[in-house]
Amino acid sequence: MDKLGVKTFFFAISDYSRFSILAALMEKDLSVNEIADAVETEQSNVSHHLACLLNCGFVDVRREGKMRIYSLKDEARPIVGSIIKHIQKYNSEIIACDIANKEYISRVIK
Amino acid sequence: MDKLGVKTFFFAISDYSRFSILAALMEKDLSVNEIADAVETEQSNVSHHLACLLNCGFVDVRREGKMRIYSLKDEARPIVGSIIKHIQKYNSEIIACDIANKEYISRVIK
DNA sequence: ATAATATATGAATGGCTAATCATATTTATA
DNA sequence: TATAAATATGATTAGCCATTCATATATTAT
Repeated sequence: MDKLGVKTFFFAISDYSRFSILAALMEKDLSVNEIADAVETEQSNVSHHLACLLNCGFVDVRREGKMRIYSLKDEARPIVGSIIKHIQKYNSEIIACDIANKEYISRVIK
Repeated sequence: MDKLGVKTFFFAISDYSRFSILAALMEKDLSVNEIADAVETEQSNVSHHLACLLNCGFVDVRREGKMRIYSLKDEARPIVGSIIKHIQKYNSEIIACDIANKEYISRVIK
């Protein structure tokens, strides 16, 4: 397994904001501000994330008037789809992980 | 989409060491020290990761003599498998992301 | 050409957490 | 039961990076 590939893949997709952007783009193409609304964060932050997702080959851009419209790449669709499907299916099991939610935190925070 | 579910899922699976552990367990069940060898990190670190993966429902344990043998849960198999498959297939595109590899770093580090 | 809208970029910071070191616990064997 | 082997747990630290604020650039309309 290629370490750089694995790390880069997860770097790009595993941030909640970035994954939410991809999930939002599963539905339809969106402008930056539409994404900011959908994901409930600042425009500036969305732009930073989009630059990453663009570089990582997850999305495409086109211009429409004064807006830049982002779309999910076809190759990214199955990944995002399958992950969403899995999380929906195993949500309760996943949530039951108290390390990610409490233990680790409390171990660190004390 | 459930925010906690998404975050927890990625928290658990997106760390390189933890994902490597899951990948190693795709092949065969392993003891803690065998995992440490396979993943090339310290035993203590592996134990920390295993505690997380166990809590998150990715792996099971059983005792054999003085060793604890970890195995990949059946439900986790398709996820790990599909992600490995994807990374192998799109490795070059993913690696081409210069944000994850250089730009972001240089932006931050200056 | 100027103003307004949309988006991108730069710099700084604080929180999160993987790795490490040290130590405790558990099990097996002599 | 004392020792060794295997694993787990605790505490600390240093680095990564998402977010924020401030500002720059680009496009359209007046």
